[in-house]
Parts: sequence; C-alpha cells; structure tokens
Amino acid sequence: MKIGELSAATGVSVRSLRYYEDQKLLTSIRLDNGYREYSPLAIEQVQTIQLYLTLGLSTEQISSFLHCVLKNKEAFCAEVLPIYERKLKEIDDRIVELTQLRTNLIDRIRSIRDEQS
Amino acid sequence: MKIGELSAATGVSVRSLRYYEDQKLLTSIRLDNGYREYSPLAIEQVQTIQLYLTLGLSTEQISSFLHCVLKNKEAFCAEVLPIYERKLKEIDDRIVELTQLRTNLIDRIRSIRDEQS
DNA sequence: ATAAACCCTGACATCAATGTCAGGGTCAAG
DNA sequence: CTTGACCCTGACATTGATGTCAGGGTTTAT
Repeated sequence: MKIGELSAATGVSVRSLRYYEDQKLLTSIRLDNGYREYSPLAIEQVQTIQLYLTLGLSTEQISSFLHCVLKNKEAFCAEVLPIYERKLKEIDDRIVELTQLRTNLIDRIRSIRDEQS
Repeated sequence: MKIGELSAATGVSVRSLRYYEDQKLLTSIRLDNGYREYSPLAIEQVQTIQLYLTLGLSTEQISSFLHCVLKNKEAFCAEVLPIYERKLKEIDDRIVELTQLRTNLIDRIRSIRDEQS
C-alpha cells in the first residue's frame, strides 16, 4: 500500500503519515523507486496512533509504549498506566485553572451588567 | 521612570514591557539618549494589562478596549462585554472538551486496573 | 509520448508571549 | 578614565502537529 492509499484509508494526511514515521510511530519499507510501501496492518496502526493523539498524548509519549500496545493488550504494557495518570493530572489541573478563570469572568460580566442596569 | 524601574515596580520583565509597547498597549516618550521614559501612571497601566492577560485575553483584544478602560470604569466600555462573553464561551467549550477527555482516560485507567487484578 | 496524478525531500509557516543573545551606546561612581 | 549597570534594536528560540510550497522524479492512462 502506498502512502496515498493509507491516507485515504485512514483519513490522516500524507504529511502526518510522514511525520509519524519521523517520530518513529510508523514504519515502511522503500520500493526501488523510493516510494514508501505499507503493510495492511498499517491501517490499524495509524488508527491506534490517532486514538492516542486524541487522548492528548504527545508523539513522544506514544512512541514510548506503542511498540508494546501493538502486540499486547494495553493492560500488559506497564508504560501505559503512568502516562495515563500523568495526563489525567494535567487535565485536572487545567480544568481547575479554567474553572477559576470562568468564575472570575462571570463575576466581572455580572458586575458590568449590574452597573449598567 | 526608566524601563528597568518600571519592570522592578511591576514585576514584569523589560522584554515584556517593550513588547506591550510594540502591541500598542503602553506608551513612553523618548529621552535625548533614546531611553524610554514612563509616567508614574504606567505602573497602574501595566498592572491593568497583566490583569487582562491573566484573564486569558490576547494583546490584540486588550488593545481594543484598553484606551477606554484606562479612562473609565469597565462598565462604560462597550467593547469589553462582548469580549468577555466570547472568552467565557471559549473556556466553557474547552472545559467540556477536557471533561470528556477526562472521562475517557478514567475509563481506560479503570479497565487496565480491572484486567490486572 | 504526453499529461495527470502520484511520490520524494526539505523548508518555512502557524500561535503568542516571553526568554535570550549579540552588538553596541550611555551613564554614574570611583 | 574605567568599570559595571543600564539602555537600545534586531533576531532567533520556544511548543508541536500539521499545512503548504518548491523543485524534482515516477507512474499510469490515453
């Protein structure tokens, strides 16, 4: 499968597929003409990468456990849990931050409205 | 007041003060030697800028109403409210997004823990 | 054989406030 | 007069996945 086909099959841009390879998330062999050739398994692999990206993980984090997850169930990859937990803490912290901002903004909006009425 | 003094008085770096001027948030006059000279009012002005930055507004947004806010109370500046409301919506959207991500992560963490026990 | 559709690499742009460095002028105290 | 502490401008770096373009080779269908 050539890169354009993999892109069509996954909805991921050609640019991104090359980037994933750069980041060691995806491998391909090269044909004599220099074109990348992908195994059919690459489709599932790309979908897995996308899944982790939408979870907010970085390519670096993904690369640290992807080799394992592609062979086993997540639960058997010891690297996954700590990364999930770190990410969860990041998200919780960020939600707290945004919530405080939100409260502050709402107060200020109310003040303006009150002064105008 | 020279830029270093303003920086000391506000806790804002010299680099940032120059940037604010670039972005039309702050003005200064120039002495014969090319140095910036600030009025004592600049201290309060910088603190006001900082306040809006911590609310998550961009320098561009701030510059759109700062001239008004420095002269009047916020409530009399018609430009402020719509910007606050837009920002509030952004924050709410982001909180929803993060909350979904959070739920997803928690589910995955639980699955892993369940499978291991 | 030619054109369209693919593929390749390398590089710059995005967002935005701030850090940092280089190269150079100014001022104040000893 | 020298040294250290300021000040100036201009420019590159940061973050990170992706878009986009240039310049050039390959393949495929007509």
